[in-house]
Amino acid sequence: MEPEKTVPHLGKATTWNVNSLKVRLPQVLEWLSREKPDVACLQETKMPDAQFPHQAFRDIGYDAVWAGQPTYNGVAILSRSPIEIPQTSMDDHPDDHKRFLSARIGGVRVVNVYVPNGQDLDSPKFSYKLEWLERLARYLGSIRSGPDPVLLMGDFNIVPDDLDTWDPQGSKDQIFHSPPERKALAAIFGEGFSDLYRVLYPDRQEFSWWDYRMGNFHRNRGLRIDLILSTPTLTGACREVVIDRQARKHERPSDHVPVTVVFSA
DNA sequence: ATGACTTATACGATAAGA
Repeated sequence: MEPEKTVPHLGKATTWNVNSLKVRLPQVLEWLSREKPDVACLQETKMPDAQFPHQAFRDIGYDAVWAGQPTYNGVAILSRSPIEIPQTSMDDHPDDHKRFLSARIGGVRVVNVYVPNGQDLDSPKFSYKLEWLERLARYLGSIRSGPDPVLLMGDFNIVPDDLDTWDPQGSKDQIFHSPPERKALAAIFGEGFSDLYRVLYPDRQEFSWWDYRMGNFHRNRGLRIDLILSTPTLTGACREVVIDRQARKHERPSDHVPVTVVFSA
């Protein structure tokens, strides 16, 4: 008789680029206490590891793993249930930028990414972005054959489709919208991952980021770049994806809002 | 309009974000 398979389960998982965890900590604590996701992936913590506020998260029922650095980047995974087998790198190449963190939680391989911005198509940072995405696709291909379903979430800094930008004409072939970036995202879809928001809502337009300048939030001039992807088992169990626009109305908000997926029991 | 806002670093101005 075969051993009974552990049923993977995550009820609710959130991704949020907080744009400085130091500044945003009170908002993050308040949001987590209210919404109670089982897992939360944070990006742009912008703090060295020694300053990570582990105890503040413990106090509200979350354990954490983190990979930070001063000033830039930085990622963390928070969880209400035990965090197993954390990985701070997607391959053997050392990475100066802390943009990747993964852990096994509830029988699911959770992957948190802060994809490089890229700046402009002719910038060296753009080449770095594409190379980083190629490495990510290879990593995803390698874990896809493993036993655990994969939940991939984070700030992708790519607009998947024209429906996901406020200005499809003006942004054509520009950074975040360019064919090479969309091709890199397509390679991840090619590894069996689905964009859960788009699977559930094929025609809906909501944004997860708005520029601080020009009253862009008030005018709803934004982008959907904070994505939740998963392999087929989890995709089939996905019931709802919520982009919490309200969080952008807070005093001193992040320019990104939390995006949450709810899975069926 | 190479802007506009916010952050870190450091205490003024610059780099970076998206």
